[in-house]
Amino acid sequence: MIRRIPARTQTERSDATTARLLTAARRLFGADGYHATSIEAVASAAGVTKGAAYHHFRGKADLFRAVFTREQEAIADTLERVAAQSPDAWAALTQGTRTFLEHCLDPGFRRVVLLDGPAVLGWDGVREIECAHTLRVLSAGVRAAADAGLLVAGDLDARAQLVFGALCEGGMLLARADDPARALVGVADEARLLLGALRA
Amino acid sequence: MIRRIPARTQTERSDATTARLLTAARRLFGADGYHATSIEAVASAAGVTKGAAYHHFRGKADLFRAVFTREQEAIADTLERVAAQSPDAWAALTQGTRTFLEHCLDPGFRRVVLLDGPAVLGWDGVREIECAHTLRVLSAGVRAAADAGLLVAGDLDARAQLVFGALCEGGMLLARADDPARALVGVADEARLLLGALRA
DNA sequence: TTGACGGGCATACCCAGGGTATGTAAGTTC
DNA sequence: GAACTTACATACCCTGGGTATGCCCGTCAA
Repeated sequence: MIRRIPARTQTERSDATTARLLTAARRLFGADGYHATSIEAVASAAGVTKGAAYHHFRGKADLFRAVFTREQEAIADTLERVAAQSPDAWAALTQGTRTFLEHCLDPGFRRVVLLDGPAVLGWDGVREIECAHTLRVLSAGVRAAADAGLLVAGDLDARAQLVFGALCEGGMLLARADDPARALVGVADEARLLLGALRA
Repeated sequence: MIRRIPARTQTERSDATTARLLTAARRLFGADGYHATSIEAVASAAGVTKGAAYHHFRGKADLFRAVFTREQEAIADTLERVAAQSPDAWAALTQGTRTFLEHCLDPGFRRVVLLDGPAVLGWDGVREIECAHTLRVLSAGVRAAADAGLLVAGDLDARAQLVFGALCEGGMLLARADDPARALVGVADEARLLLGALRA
């Protein structure tokens, strides 16, 4: 009834199934939200059964955590590349905020990372993962700017966190707009204004 | 088995039951979160059965919405009082942020409003309610400051929203601290710094 | 006062869905 | 190639959201 995934070695089979589950989960969680997505639906979309899902993940929340982590890895990776291409620490910050806001145009990203993430994983759970990815890049950017003497003194970690909160809210905000692409410019302007507060 | 609520008139009975349900729901949602709280547990804590809960509320999400709205009313009320007592528009903003952060020290408030709210009601649902309460007060404060010529030009609504996002994140942040009362000062300082960005 | 009506609530039930126990085929190791 | 492990499928349990129904008691008209 279920088409078996062809693979010679076991690790190949395992990896392939895990990948398919993650892909399906990201699609369904992103489209319908955590609550409205059942494990069985994910498994079915991945071409396997619940048993397979529970073999690779401890439960629904664990599967979600994996999807969430992947999203974090992706955005952090993008941001790091943007920062590397920026001429200076300040440009890295401003361009990074714009890149993050653009990323928020993806409804799946918003749903998984901004809406369901905190409720499912708890704030500490989300923060732990974010600290290793998005927040790490942002903090590094803030610290680099501070080292360059561009920022006023203060609690840099708290500062990065507050800015991050503002950005997430901005991401949700522009998604609601009739013309998100145009709203992005306005929100990015306001965000840049806020960042300007931190300049020495 | 279930103690009946003594009340002569029907509206009295109805109001009393609704109030008890809301109180119990706020306690349980706040302590255990939306998902881990069952309707039956809420009803039981209120001294009634599921039937009563479903008589007064359309479902679990509707009950949660009522709790969420009450929280919004409470905080907006407090903020409005603080603003009224402030000598000028700028003091109202800075003192308001501090009051909001203090409010975030309540775990139930954080859980209901900041963590579960968006996931259960959706961002639009949350925003709709917030626009009528907390965000209304904040926007009014920002607009008052703008009218007084204290702020640089820009999209004031987007600005208020971004600041709000930063504050919510700050509220979660200081709750994690070993000494929240002391962390509050630091976060409030950073928030004030961000607000400073908006001064003309 | 009384009888019909409706609101307030309890009880009993349905069923979707998260989680578990167990069976089985295929890969792995000695 | 036999013992063992891994990667699943199948069958099942049970919590919990939601609904259908019936009873009790205010309410209101005659």
